Amino acid sequence: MNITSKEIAELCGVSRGTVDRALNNRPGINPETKDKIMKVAEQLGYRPHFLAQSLVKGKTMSIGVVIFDINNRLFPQLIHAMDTRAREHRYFLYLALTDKDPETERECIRNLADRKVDGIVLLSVNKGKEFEKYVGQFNIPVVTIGNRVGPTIPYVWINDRKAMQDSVSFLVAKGYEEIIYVSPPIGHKESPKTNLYTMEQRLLGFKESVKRAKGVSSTIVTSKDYYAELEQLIRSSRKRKVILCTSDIYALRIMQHLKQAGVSIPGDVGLMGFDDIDTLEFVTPSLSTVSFSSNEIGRLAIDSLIQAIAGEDAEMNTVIGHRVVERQST
Amino acid sequence: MNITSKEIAELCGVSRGTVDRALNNRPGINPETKDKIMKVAEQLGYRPHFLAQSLVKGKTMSIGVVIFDINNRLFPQLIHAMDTRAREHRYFLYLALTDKDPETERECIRNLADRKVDGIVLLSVNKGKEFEKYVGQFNIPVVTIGNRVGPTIPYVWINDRKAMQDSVSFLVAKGYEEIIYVSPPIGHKESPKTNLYTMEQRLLGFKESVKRAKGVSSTIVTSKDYYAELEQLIRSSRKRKVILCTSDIYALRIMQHLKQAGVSIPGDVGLMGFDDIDTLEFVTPSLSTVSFSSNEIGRLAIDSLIQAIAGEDAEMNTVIGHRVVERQST
DNA sequence: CTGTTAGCGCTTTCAC
DNA sequence: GTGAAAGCGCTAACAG
Repeated sequence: MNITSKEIAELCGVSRGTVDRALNNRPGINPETKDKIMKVAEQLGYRPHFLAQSLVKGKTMSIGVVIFDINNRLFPQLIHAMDTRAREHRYFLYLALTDKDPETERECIRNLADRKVDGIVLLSVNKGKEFEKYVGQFNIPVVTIGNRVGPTIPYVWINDRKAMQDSVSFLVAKGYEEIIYVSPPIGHKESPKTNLYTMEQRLLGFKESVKRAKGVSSTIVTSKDYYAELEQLIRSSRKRKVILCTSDIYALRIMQHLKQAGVSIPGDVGLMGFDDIDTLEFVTPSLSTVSFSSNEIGRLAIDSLIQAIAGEDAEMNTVIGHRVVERQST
Repeated sequence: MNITSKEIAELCGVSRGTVDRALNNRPGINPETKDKIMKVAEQLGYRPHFLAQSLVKGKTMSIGVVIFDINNRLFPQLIHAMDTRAREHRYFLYLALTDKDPETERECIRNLADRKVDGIVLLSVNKGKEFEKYVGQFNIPVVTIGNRVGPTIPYVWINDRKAMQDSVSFLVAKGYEEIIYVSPPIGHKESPKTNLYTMEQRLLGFKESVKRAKGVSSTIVTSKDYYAELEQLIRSSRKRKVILCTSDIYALRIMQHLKQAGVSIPGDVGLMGFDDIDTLEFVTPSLSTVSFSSNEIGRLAIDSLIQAIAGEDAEMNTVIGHRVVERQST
């Protein structure tokens, strides 16, 4: 249906080799011949057949993006950043959303490998040595974001642990005496095999800094049904209290709940989130949180991946900055 | 690097034709031969080379998704729905975000055509006969969502016009006497060539129903800087007023603004949005709006497209339901 | 400078 | 039932 290099060759009375030399301006061709070929190609609207090209070159100029969490508000920005960056390098993105299902995730990775993507950006629910090996078997460069998978796979993200430490420092400096840390279970199908790297790092950071902080007590709430527990905690003592959440989403839910219960924020209790999702623009009181650039993460992930694809060894650990943002809720 | 059907053939002492018959269970092969081939293939972890397959079959099992608006909150759900549905049919999605740039959009469509995607889902900023022709030239099935491009291209969406009429009816029934319709310009690079189909439809619906409604006055605000205009309008008369927005985002911005200005909602003025984005979960007072399922749109868009790919002629006009949702803000 | 040949990995047609 | 050969559209290596 479409015009081929063979047809151009025939029309110009030359061989396909020559046509190829013209089209891909390779050396060793008479300028006049080249001119003529180019003109004919132009006129006929010739476009090289991408698949044929990929097949012979062993490069598809495609990158697979495998992400488990669509609800995460980082998602749009992240995708946007990656897409833009990738296209700047003439790559296209294959998208695969795994809905937090480990099996789907593996399947997607395999399918992308079948499609010979040049590289994969992975935000995974799977973890462990065995999975690391699984990912490795395809001999395709992979870059992870969010959840680390293993030491052999490049990783781009913030330092969650440090970020949570900074949050605690901030709250302590504000004079809070008790910190209620809210970190509910996340996935639909939680299991010991679920990759919760970022959440673990944040928790780690919290525990460390709370231990160091003199005179600050803390409680960790992990139940799925955290409202009830919170209400009790809030009334339990006279200390100045703050609720610190591992994610803005929880903070917002809690905010709604407390408002309805007539609890004043930050008067009766402080509230702080994490991620600085753009929804925050619309809530009152405005929410203190930890901010970082998903744009930057997306861009750097693609950059690292392209580097790896080029055969250069990529940075194993790219850490981008974060900052505690003080707003009305604390 | 990877095992090929040729190698399997050699190992089994048969021809590639026979291997092919076994692998794709085509008829005309001795069960025993087949068994043996399958076992060897299994053992060696044989996976067919997708590109080679695509090249010869002329099908890539890929769908391009070209979307201009990443900020639109429908985006994640829409993408998610399409991705899921596509993968159910063994298709993968190529994603291309165009940032509302008409040139980028065209470029992306062309590139996807080069990559021989089997079909394209399009939410476009371009419009007009010429663009319709541009899209048509590639001989690739296309399904549009949101903005209609032309009568020759299938379209999946809600009936915006009717939805806006329903909104007005709802507000009139609630006793509002003046409706302030807020429909600011949208794109970065607005131009007469920008496709604003949905917005036009909504406006059309508004005008029609306001004309029909006796004793209801209306104002249409389209300036970029709508706050100032609104404040004046709100104080202008004694009538019961409501602000009707073409999108939840505007409604939320206005809500923030009015709150700060000490205007009570719905006491001093009613407020209504459109789209029912999930951010609404977190705002007080809760926002009345028009709701519809982006999931359904995504799923149906993919279904239509796959139908078109299969050569059946797809439904030109798939309309999904909407409903007015009454909440606290009116 | 240009043509020829071989090959990427798979499918398909036609003999045997 | 099975094998041989041709072809998808392109690139690359080697002659001439």
